Amino acid sequence: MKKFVTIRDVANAAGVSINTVSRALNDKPDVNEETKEKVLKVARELGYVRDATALSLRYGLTRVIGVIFEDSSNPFFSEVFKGIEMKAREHNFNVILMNTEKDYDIEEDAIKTMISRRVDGLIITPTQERFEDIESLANLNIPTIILGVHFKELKLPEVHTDDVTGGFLATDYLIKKGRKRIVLLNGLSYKSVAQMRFEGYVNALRDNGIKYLDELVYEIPEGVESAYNKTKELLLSGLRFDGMFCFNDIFAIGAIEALKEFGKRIPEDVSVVGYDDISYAKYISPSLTTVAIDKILEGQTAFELLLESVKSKAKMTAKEIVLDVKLIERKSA
Amino acid sequence: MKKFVTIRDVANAAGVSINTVSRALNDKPDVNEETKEKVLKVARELGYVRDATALSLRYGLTRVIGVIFEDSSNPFFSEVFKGIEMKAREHNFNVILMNTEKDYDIEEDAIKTMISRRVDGLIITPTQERFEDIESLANLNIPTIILGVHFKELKLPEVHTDDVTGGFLATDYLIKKGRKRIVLLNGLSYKSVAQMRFEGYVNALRDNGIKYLDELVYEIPEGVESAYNKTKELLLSGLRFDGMFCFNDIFAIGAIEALKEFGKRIPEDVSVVGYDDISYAKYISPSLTTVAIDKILEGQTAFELLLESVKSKAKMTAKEIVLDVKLIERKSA
DNA sequence: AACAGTACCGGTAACGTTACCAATCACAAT
DNA sequence: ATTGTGATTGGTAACGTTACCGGTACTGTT
Repeated sequence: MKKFVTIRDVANAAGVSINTVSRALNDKPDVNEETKEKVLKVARELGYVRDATALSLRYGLTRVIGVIFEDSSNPFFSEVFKGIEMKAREHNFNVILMNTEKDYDIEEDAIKTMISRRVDGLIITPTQERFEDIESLANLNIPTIILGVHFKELKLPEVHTDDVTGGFLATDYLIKKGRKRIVLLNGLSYKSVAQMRFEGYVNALRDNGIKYLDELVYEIPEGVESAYNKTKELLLSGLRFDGMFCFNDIFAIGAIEALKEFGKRIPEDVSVVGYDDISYAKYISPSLTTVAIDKILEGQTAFELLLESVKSKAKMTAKEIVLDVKLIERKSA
Repeated sequence: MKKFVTIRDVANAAGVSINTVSRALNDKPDVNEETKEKVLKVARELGYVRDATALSLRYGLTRVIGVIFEDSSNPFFSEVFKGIEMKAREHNFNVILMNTEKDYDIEEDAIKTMISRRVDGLIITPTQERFEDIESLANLNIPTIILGVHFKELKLPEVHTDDVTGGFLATDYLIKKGRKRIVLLNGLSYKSVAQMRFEGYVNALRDNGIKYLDELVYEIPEGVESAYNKTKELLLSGLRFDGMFCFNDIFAIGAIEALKEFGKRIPEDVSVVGYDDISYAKYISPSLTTVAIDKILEGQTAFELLLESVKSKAKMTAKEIVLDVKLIERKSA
């Protein structure tokens, strides 16, 4: 039923061999100008479209890259993806996108699928729980970029943001605004990103001569609810604090929700700084002071680095591209 | 350099023919149990992974579907995509995602690419400017689902939400809250979605005996800024209004921003209702009353309808699946 | 001993494409 | 007339896989 026009159909219709059609179509030499025009005309009339699956088999190259995210509906990832897709299109690549839902087994499966699809390269944000699946990619020498995460254990190219500086900027800013007891609402500590932001937090305290207190640092799982609940718990416990540095804007939104519920004024009673600068950060109330990262750029950079790796015949090596971050001052701190 | 283990490598290593390997791998009969186990063992040791590109060529089926959106970073689309990807994975399909950036030429190009990739099916949200490109899909009889849009001109399966009812619910709610002069901040009218919401708006006014006024209805392009600017313009012009029904939550966010800037209290001075219930709708201030649609479900439904079309050998026919909407009451109205 | 039936295995073609080589032809140079 | 040269064309194999068919060897039945 679904039936496509092949090079053979064109050849028959034009009364030449498939070789001549191929040459005409690919603008190769060794084909008479008249013949060529005739072939192109026939091809157009018949609605011929080159079969990419055949080319993939022929050349062992698919011009497809795989992207594996935790959750592509997360506004952070969806913007990064946009950057990737943009650059990919520019270079005539297509992108297969898969979600892991933060599940290692699904991640492993997704990687197998990508290998089976013979993608020319892969951009992945690993769950960081385990990493044998990613090692298998390295062994097969499938060009791979680790995105948004620093992976000590693997010698692979990485693109991520300067989160130590990000953590520093946020904390330092809060301190400069006179805050002394700053809660860090961090992500789970097995994540390198959480570790880096923590490091920035500690650095800022040290540089400003403020004592680090364990009772102000919390690690919570992803999600608005999670941050909302933890903040509520802290408020109920009677913990004193006048500043909050949140692992991401989603956490900040949850925290602000809870703070408001307890009648805390923001930023007067508690100043809040987020991270990521998701597009809604400026529209929540109060508008969110946050550490901005250029997500589109991060995606574009990842693709370009991947392309480099795809083109080069060399073995992959560790390479770290660290993107700048900057603090966006708004009303919440 | 990038070199995969083929069925032939496995055959050599196991000392059998490629046919036997194929049978063993595919759990086909006519292969001795011992041989089979040996083959499977060798395949495992060698790290054999089936080459999907070869299968695609062999069977003329790729188990890949294409998704073409205006902008996958839009939270509406990114959630719909999640629903699609979820169901696709369940059925061992993969998804290629492309963005058109609302440009007809890019859309046309994306469709060509998808045809060239020999996708088994396509889910698309057309720009609605023109539609010859989509007709070409219909002619090739590539299973296609139109998503989120009603396309009078084409006889293709569609999945969208009940936007006439949505428009009615929003407007009726504002009226019931005592609002008399309700601005409709609509999307551009060539879009079927905008037409439908407009229809709902008009119906609600009529049913409540309120006169329709042209001076309260505006059509603006996408984007927060767009809504922010138009609202500011209306306020500066001195137009009186006590309610706003916004085409989507993004518009509502922009409108609220402008209203606040002019010292309008929400909902006391102006009540605002949005559309889509994007995940941040509840966290902006005041939390947004909006018409909710189940975006994940919309994606899942689209995939399932597509799958039906892929499996059936019949020609595609018009078929409309209309999903329910509901009003979510929060603080902005 | 002869035959049929069955279990197992391998050879080949095909999917659509292009690279490589060989063939043909016209024409010019010897 | 012969040879060489260049322009143009076609034949074939190969990418990895599986369907189809044909073969071999063993079993059991007569």
